Amino acid sequence: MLHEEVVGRIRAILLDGEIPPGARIPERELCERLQISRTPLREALKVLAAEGLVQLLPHRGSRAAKLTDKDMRDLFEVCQGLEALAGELACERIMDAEIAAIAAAHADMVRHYRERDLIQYYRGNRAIHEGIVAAAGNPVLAGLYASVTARIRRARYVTPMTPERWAVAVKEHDAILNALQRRDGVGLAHILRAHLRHKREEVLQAGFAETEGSDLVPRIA
Amino acid sequence: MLHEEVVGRIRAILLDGEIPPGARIPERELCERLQISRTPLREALKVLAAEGLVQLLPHRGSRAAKLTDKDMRDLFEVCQGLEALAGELACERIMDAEIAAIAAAHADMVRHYRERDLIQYYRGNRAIHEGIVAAAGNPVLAGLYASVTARIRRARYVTPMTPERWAVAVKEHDAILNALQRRDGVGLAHILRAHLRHKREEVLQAGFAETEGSDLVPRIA
DNA sequence: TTCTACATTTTTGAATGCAAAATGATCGAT
DNA sequence: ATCGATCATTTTGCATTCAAAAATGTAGAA
Repeated sequence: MLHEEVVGRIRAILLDGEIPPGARIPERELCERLQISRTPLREALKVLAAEGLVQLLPHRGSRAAKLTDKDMRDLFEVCQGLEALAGELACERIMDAEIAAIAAAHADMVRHYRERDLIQYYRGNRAIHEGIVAAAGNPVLAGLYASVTARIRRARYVTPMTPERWAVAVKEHDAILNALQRRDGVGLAHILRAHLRHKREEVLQAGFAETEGSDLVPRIA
Repeated sequence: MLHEEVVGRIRAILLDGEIPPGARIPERELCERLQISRTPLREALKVLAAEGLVQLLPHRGSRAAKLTDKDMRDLFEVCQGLEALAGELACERIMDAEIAAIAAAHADMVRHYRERDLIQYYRGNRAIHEGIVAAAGNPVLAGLYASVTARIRRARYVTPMTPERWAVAVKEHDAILNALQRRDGVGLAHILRAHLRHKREEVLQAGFAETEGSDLVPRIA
């Protein structure tokens, strides 16, 4: 198994929440599961630590990173900036075919919204945002975006939505597609920022905070 | 020696250009120099590869990353976005003391400009930009900024400047400080973007391209 | 009983050793 | 002489091993 594959598989395990935030990462177990020895596993963990998905404690092993409210706010803030930038660049560079693809994803997403299928809705949602980033034609940007969204993914695509909020989100997406089709970079950037700001409020209000200190504050009987 | 220290030292070696872009990274030599074995060295190289400073070729070792013109353009583009975001956030959050510190760095920089001391000028320049990013109060943003600037640092702080261009840059910095003092986030974002756009043109025009293919295209006698 | 000091076990972090792959060197053929 | 093939050497990637640090468990004293 190639190095990048090891990193990818552990990343998937973390993103799936199979190892919950704050939990110790069982080296031995992962070694058996991936059929590799500790050396390549530890290399992967160091890389994931650099990405912010894993927290290394010297002589105390590694844990799945736990995000505080502040972390989440910071990540959303940066994500807003990156998406806004991507939107502006995409409007300058996007090809008609790419717009068509995003429009298709949008239609899909709206259909899933009508069917109230949250999982599929989120899938389409993600395809749109990633499509815009891809259309920006900037691999560096795409890389940072991937790294930031990976860290907030659980929050972003797991938070439940009120019917009102969901309707607003769909409306915002209409505006996003519209701005993209008009290649209105500045407008798109603004809409994306607002869209993510709303999402952030939602997530934080839902009290996603992974810092319940459950293993720090002893439970009182 | 701690893991992070190893990463830091190798990063420094790369940023200093001691191992030039495209050159093979001599594992054995670095091991002796840092007095460590291959295991921690290789862990560090994988981390630096994730950061984009090192290029790993499976079964062919690692090389110091070589930036194409496109890479450089992409990096500057993202850097613009990050600094603009930092500027906006900084204007919302910066404390008077921080503004004072940046104003001091600005004064320093202007003095070095008058003395035509490019090295010291760049140092002050960097302090200002980093000060703004720090004032944004977003560690995630600061981290990405550090990673992106590390990759373009050699270009950014090595390119020679024409007297005209230098004067313009200083003027732009006056505007930057002014916007910051007025806490004009939108204005600051615009100035920073323009400032970096100019810098990028400069760097690219200087033909910084690290892709001269000097080891690919044989020299014809 | 509870707290502390000590011994044991486990786990971490790093060095070494080994197999596979790539590089290059030598030799033969054209 | 040049090109290609085969073999030796080097280098890479990983498994294993070893030492040190931390966690755990136990026994003894207050």
